[in-house]
Amino acid sequence: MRPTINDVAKQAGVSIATVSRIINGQTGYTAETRKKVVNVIQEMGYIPNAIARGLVNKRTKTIGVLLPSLSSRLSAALLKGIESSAHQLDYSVIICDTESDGKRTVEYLDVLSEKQVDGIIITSEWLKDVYEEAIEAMKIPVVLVLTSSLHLQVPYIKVDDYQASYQATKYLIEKGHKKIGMISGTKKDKLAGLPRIEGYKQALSDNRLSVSEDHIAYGDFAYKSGVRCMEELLERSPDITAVFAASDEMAVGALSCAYKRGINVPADLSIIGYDDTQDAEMAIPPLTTVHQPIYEMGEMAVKKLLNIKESAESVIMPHYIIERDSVRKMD
Amino acid sequence: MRPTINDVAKQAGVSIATVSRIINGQTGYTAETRKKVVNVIQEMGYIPNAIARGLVNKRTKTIGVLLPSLSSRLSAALLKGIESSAHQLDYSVIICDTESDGKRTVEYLDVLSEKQVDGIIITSEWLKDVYEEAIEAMKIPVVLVLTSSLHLQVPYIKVDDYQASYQATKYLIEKGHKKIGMISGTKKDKLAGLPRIEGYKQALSDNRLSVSEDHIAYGDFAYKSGVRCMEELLERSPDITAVFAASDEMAVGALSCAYKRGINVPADLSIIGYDDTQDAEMAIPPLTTVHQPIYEMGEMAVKKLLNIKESAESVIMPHYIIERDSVRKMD
DNA sequence: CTGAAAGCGCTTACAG
DNA sequence: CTGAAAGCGCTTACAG
Repeated sequence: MRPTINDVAKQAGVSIATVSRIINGQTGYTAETRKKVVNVIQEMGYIPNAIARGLVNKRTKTIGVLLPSLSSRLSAALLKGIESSAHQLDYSVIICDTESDGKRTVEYLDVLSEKQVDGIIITSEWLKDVYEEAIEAMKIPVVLVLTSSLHLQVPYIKVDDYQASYQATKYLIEKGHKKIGMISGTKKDKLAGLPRIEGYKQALSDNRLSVSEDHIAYGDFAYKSGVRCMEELLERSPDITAVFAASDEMAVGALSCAYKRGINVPADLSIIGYDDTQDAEMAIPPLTTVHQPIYEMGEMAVKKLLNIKESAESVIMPHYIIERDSVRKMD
Repeated sequence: MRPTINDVAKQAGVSIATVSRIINGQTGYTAETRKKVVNVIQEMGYIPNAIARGLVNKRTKTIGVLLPSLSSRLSAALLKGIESSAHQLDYSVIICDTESDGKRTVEYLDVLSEKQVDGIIITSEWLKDVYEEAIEAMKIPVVLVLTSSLHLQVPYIKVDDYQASYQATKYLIEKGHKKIGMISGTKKDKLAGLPRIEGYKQALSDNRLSVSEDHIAYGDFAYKSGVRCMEELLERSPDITAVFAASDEMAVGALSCAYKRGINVPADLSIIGYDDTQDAEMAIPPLTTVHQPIYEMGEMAVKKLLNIKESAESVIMPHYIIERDSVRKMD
């Protein structure tokens, strides 16, 4: 058995109240008793029980994070920002891989609630009505990252997807491209999906380029859907000279598809991605993409959740295009 | 305030003992009282407090995972396997990004200990003596993944790195390559580093090929070090026709370096990786690599940790070479 | 079948 | 400066 506060109190010949004060750095003891107690703690290898503490303090110093997919680099970068910031503030993080599954999401919300987490970060997931109810019922602070909520009064941290997408498309137009395809996320996703499509379309029509559904293929943000979408696009509209992909992973999928077919990027086809994860840096050729400050958003999410410094208001983070080698200027 | 077991007991007109029995599915109550209590629970939206439970049960239903780097695909895949398996068994997982830093590692070990986790999984990190002491002192079940320990009597789950590396090198030899370079992890890593170098050297000398330190470059398993190492190799030994990289990320780095220099893979240079993460699949060209069953190792780690089914013994997992398009047969 | 009570390991007024 | 005691929200013998 691990020693408890009782054991050290007994051993040191003081009360547990005194031990408690000492380990919590409060006042109310002589240097001498402090020394005595600290020694006993060392000797016995006493470690306070955070569970017991949590019960009385009503704070567990842990937060939960809901992610739609643990394995993407987007999630990983976000998670790294969250974990780093949490650790710095002395919080632990419990991860929940929802796999974009409704049932799992609700299960996790319950578990986190039972485990009395001090807050929950929900990432990149379009919130269904069911979750929204569950979230309201929990009465636990929540912040959203890479997503937002229509009904819920909850702070979110994200980029302006519409604007970012508009600019990515405009970038291609300025490079002289006129037939521009888009590899989109799913239409149903009203947050990461729809606005990016709208931004793309608007940029096109603002520049008097024709908007055609034939130029849009619908994926799910993951690699495989990227290669499939590129194939569809090539089939339906072989005349396109550039493609805007709504995620780096899909952009890399497009790259793979092009490579397989002997299409040279950027000579024959230009591709711009979205996210600026490490996938973009590692791609061949290195991918020009829309940078989202993902790691920073993760950090900010926990600060906001724990009310450190920042206000409880939502924030739109800055984005920008980072130029690498996957887009060519047309002559 | 959230309702407690006291509130529902009062409301239902029974004792908290009865409520406890009912929510824990024990016996000792009539169907009628059960119904009454369940109704009250529904009405009040009562959720049991896992912290209070943990205090009395001495089980928190949560495990901790130490990772050297949250952002690699290797960690992500492992984590996904761990999380999936844990969730299935009704456990939560706390993540700890050690960043390969000793101080952080010790901090995390302390925190996990305080939070009374039921077990700890330590991944891909060469264990220093300090940690080993800390681990022994904790008296919490531990299992190692992708690593092992010289002193500690703790089960581990990994591949035979020496063998795998030997076979990867042999594979290149069988394809007709005679000048084979290696991009290694750090020499200091006695587990993921050294054995892979040894396997490579042994395969070479078993096939009467010369072993030269000039043919080895030392990275740190990450992408950037892969490109740097490839550059070094090209400089030192421009005559090599094939490279074995000790991680997929470094292999992709090598690919990038080759691309930048106009060296065609596999026509001019063959590359084989290690891990078989999604990086290998997404690479251009798709990367031939040594497959480690990473996700499965994650799953197995939690089962072993929680003593479900498997024994407490270490296990060497099978590996194999998965052929894609980055290695050419020499004529 | 059911409840009173002790106890899990802490923190925190309160009293001295 | 220090300690006895209550209480956090549960579970679990024990008694009836």
